[in-house]
Amino acid sequence: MNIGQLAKHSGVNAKLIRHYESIGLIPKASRTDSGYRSYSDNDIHILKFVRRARSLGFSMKEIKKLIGLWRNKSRPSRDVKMLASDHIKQLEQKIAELQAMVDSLRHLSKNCHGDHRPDCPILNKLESEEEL
Amino acid sequence: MNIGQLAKHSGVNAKLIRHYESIGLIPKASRTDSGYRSYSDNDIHILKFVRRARSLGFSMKEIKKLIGLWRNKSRPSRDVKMLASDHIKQLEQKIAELQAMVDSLRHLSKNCHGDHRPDCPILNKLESEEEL
DNA sequence: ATCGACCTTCCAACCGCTGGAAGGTCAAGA
DNA sequence: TCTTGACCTTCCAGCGGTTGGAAGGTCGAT
Repeated sequence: MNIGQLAKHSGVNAKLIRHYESIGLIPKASRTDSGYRSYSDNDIHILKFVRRARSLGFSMKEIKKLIGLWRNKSRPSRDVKMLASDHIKQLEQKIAELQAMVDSLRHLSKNCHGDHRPDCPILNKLESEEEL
Repeated sequence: MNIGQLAKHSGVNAKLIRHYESIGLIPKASRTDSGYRSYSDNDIHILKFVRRARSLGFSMKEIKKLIGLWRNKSRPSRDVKMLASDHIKQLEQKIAELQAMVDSLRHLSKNCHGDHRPDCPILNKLESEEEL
């Protein structure tokens, strides 16, 4: 299977597959005589795994670890669970930061008339000496 | 005032101030005979504005617009409010994405024993043919 | 004169892609 | 057989928003 076929079947862009190979996320593909990358059905499996892990927000570094755990059939499930719960913490941290921004902005926005008049508490606050 | 002083007073790194200048976010500083950048108190004001806007998650592009609105004393507050509410929408969109990841992961994690045994629903799910 | 703290520019890396350019390969149709 | 067009290859650059370092100039105090 060529890289285009793999892309279709895995749902991962051909360009991205090459990129994943270049950063060592997936093993180097074997080549045909003319230099084309050659893949098997198992590679579809691996790329789908990567795609799902990405869609859960795991970083490349974390996915490398996940693939390692996946390949090691005798890993303790504890290792996977800890990786996952670390990741959940990171996500929740990020959510909290974004939520704080939303809350501040909503507060500022609420008091802004939003009409033709120039007075605007949002800019006033950004301009003020107080911290947010 | 040199760039280091400005950095101290504004809370924005000297390196970052140069960067902001290079991308046109802030105006080019005047120079001393020896080529050092020279600033006034007003520049502290501008950089604090930028810092506060960044802390609310506005992008560089949005901040450029905000500075434009800020400088134009007769802008309608509507323009500012719309920029802010667009931004709030983007933030909430992002929060929803992250929250969906957390929810999925919590669900998977809940069923994972997290002990010495290798069986792990998290990896099973990433490996499976179903979508998340 | 020398030292250290400042300043300058330029170049590179982080992350996770995405795009383009320039060129080689392959299979199908005229 | 020749040409077309769809594929493949590598390399290089850019997005956003910093951060770091190297190599060199300048300033003020000792």
